[in-house]
Amino acid sequence: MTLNSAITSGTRRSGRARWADIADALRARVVAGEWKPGEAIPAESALAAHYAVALGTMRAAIEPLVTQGVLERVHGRGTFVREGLSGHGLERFFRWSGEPGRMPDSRIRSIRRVRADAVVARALELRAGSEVLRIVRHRSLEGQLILHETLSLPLKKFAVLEKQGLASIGPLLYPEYARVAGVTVHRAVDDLSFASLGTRLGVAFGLPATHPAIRVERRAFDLAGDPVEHRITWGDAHQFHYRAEVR
Amino acid sequence: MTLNSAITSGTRRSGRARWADIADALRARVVAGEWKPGEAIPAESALAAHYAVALGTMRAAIEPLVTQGVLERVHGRGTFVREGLSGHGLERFFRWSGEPGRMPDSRIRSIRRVRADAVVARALELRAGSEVLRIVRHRSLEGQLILHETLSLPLKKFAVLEKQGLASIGPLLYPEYARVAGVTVHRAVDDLSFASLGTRLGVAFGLPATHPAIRVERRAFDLAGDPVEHRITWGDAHQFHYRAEVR
DNA sequence: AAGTGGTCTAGACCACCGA
DNA sequence: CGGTGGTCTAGACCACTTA
Repeated sequence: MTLNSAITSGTRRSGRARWADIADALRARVVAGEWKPGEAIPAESALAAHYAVALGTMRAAIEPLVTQGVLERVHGRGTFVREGLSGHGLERFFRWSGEPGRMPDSRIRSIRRVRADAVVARALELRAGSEVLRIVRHRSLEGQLILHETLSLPLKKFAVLEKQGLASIGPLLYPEYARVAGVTVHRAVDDLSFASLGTRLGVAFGLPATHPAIRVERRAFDLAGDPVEHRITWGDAHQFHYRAEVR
Repeated sequence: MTLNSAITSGTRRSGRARWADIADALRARVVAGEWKPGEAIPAESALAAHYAVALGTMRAAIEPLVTQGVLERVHGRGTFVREGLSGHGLERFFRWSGEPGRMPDSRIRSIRRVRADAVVARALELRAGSEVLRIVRHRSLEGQLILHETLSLPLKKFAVLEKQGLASIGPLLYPEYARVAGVTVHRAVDDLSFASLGTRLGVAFGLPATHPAIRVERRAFDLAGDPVEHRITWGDAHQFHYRAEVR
């Protein structure tokens, strides 16, 4: 071994890069709640000293977490734990006749406790028959139903929501999850498909049962990667629009 | 100014970071065709010497081009200009009854020269009435039409394709563009919406004119950012499926 | 063995923010 | 002003690929 190798240069014990190990450690600390969403983590220099690495290595460790949306750098202020999903509501799959900026209003139709069917149990990683909180929600524009949503939430994390009055729940659900239940939604997967509304939903929309519809099935996850929401959203297929960019 | 400042440390004349300027310069050289797709660019050390910066700075300049998909790093071999779009065909929006791995076969129905309508002219940034190459293509599985495609290509870049026989065009178009016309597709934007097939397409699919369909309108761009293809693809809505991930 | 990209260091200065 | 992230340097060693 050369004279300087252990002093000046990186010496990797394992096959893993040091920055990758530190990135994992940081992620774990965020997941463990050591720093809450919205809070700043220690300065890069402090972290570098703590992990006994150079600044550049520390920055390399932070970078993937920024890319993954866990952390957010703000020049001159600090590095912060992100608050959660932003601006990716299911409205983005649909366009309304009016101005694109208009957001539909939200009305909770019911909140009740039900036993999860096989699909929901699988999505939420629960045993079939476990109890979940079932929320039905209508989103409308000028009195016309636009989106029909059926949500299932694991009772374990959302028990407090059941006791909460319906009126006190705001139009944006995820901030509400954070405020009331302390759950941060960090990632979601949407599966889109096509079907007819069917009789039940047809009545709700005031459209024929044969009317074409787009169905969006969403699974949402928290920072730890645990599923925290299953949601099925229906909307008029004629108002469907989505832009996908590929590279 | 401190003694060492101009020697050891970065001195930025403009407000722009040096790595950003070099990134732009590299991109321009790729676009200009100095290194062709599939070829390697000079080694990081050589480029660093050429631009008179440290290795770290040179790597920082290369990074965004890798992220944008212009370049591709291969450890131990070099840094290469990417060949183009890979594995993002429009089939990804649909699922067939059989195994998911099955690719539909491709048949060119017609290639002819037409005048661009307003939509196509706008998409390809041509004057309305300019001539384009119009290709109609069927993609089928077991004799059943699955996707109906109407492509419009700017004649200026694709004139050679017109003289080419229909039989010699392979199932994957983009490699064919590169081989025959020297056009590399680097980025594409897909706009999805819903509509009925209509009489003309209904006949092609062997379905009623009222049958629900998903319509995908694609604009494809080359490395320089110029539009090189406009494509409208139709498929059975019942076979539509798409997964979108949000973070 | 030679050449390439990947990791890491120690230290300097720059740009931005808030008290 | 002091603290934060952002840029940059010069140089060493590590890991992978090819010949």
